[in-house]
Amino acid sequence: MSVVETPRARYRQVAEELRNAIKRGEYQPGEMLPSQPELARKYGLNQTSINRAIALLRAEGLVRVEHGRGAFVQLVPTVKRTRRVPRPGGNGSSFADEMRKAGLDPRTELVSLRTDPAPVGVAERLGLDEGGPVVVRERHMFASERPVQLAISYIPLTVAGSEDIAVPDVGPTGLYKRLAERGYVVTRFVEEIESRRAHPNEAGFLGLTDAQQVLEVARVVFAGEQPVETVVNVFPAQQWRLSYEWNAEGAGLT
Amino acid sequence: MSVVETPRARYRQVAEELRNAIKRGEYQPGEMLPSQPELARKYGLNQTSINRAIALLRAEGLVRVEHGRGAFVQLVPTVKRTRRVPRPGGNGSSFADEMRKAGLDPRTELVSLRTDPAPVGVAERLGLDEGGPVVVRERHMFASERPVQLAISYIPLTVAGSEDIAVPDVGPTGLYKRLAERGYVVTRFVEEIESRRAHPNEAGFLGLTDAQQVLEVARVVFAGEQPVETVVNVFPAQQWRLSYEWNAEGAGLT
DNA sequence: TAGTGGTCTAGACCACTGC
DNA sequence: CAGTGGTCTAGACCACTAA
Repeated sequence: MSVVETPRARYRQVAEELRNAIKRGEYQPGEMLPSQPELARKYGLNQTSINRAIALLRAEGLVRVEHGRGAFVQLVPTVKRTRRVPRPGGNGSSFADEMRKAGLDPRTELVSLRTDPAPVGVAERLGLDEGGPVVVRERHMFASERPVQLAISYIPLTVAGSEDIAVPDVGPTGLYKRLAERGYVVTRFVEEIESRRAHPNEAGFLGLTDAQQVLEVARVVFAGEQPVETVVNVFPAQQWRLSYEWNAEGAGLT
Repeated sequence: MSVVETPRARYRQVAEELRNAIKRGEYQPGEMLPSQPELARKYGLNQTSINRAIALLRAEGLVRVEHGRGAFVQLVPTVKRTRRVPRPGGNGSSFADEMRKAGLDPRTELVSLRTDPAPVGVAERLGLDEGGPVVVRERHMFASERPVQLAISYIPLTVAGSEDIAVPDVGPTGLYKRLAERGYVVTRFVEEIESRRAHPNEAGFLGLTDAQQVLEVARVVFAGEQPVETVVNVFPAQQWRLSYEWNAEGAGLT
């Protein structure tokens, strides 16, 4: 009934040793691990077993493998994302601000801006009929030129008026100001966090194996009872820490 | 440079087919998959390859393998955990309440109540010197007798006075009331969410492979500037959705 | 005991990279 | 081209479960 893996398996031991060597700094970030045949010789194992060991490290995000080149120690800068309620001073928590605070150089790339029929989940969150028109804004985010985040925003066309609501590219504050001008004053946020495997296209952009996990944060923005926007953010799970802060008001928690 | 796995590998295809069969309900939750030799025959593959395919499904949490018995389709009831700010009415979001709302039968088991020196991370969050005495309360949570969550609470002994602060076993509301009686009125919460591999002991209790991910939610509870409690919650990542809600106050987000 | 899953080998072949 | 990683086989042996 015990589901815990006995760590006696040789390939697990190898993974363990490599893991420790990396943590001790014997292999530096960016550096290449010894090749699989070489490790096989060193540990007296078959290449197949070595391959298995390295698969573990890949799934953990500790190592990044480039086919035909080698296995490289992954630099894993943990990034933090904070939501404060109420906000201490104005719009303190945009992506760009947080990256700069962490000493990283932020860049956002607008991948696509279009009007599309709403996919199922989105329609549901926005209270639309499936296929109802939504303005879709898709962005890729980089920190010091490393891809770190992916965001897709959906706004019902009836709320947005037109795609121009997001042109020229605006930060969220700008967007919500424009929504307010159209009579939709933002009053409430809901964020749902989910952990799942990366989709192939996400894995491609974020440089992950499809065995790796991402955090999906789906936010719905309300103006009164009316959902006016939903944003799906996708983060490599190993590289982020999400943080929420709020004040007590007769609180009780578990 | 493409890091996306080509899905041509036979073992990936097998995993894909089994995944679909499970989603179509061809294999029901709790049911056993065909044995590995049998699948090997069916797909014209070696058992080794089948084993690899099933390893993928394990890591996804879709299948639970019991050594010597077989591979069983895992029931994955997604559970939701919500934090509302401000709370709509009193203490609406305890573990027990949320489980009942989801139609599940909650049970909490007090595993251990003791006074210990504070571990590094805990001391840091509580603003203590490492090793400073803390009251440790460790709980296991079940939903309809399935282990679903794990919680360890740490309170500085100077704040708690004694272990009795948590005896008889109290819900959080009760705990915070007792803290208030001791002059610590809770005013602020911070929660940090992190995704990581399960530790062996966690994997044991939660019934996971150590390849599977958990969500760790570390909460710090403040009375003014004084941290009075920190709680570490651990959830099987695949089985939970975390949710946060708050009101806008001149908001701006990314 | 027979049936289940987990590991390992020795060797093969393929795919990709970079010279 | 040589060197890298990825997949697959045929067969072996081990560990665990249930009868």
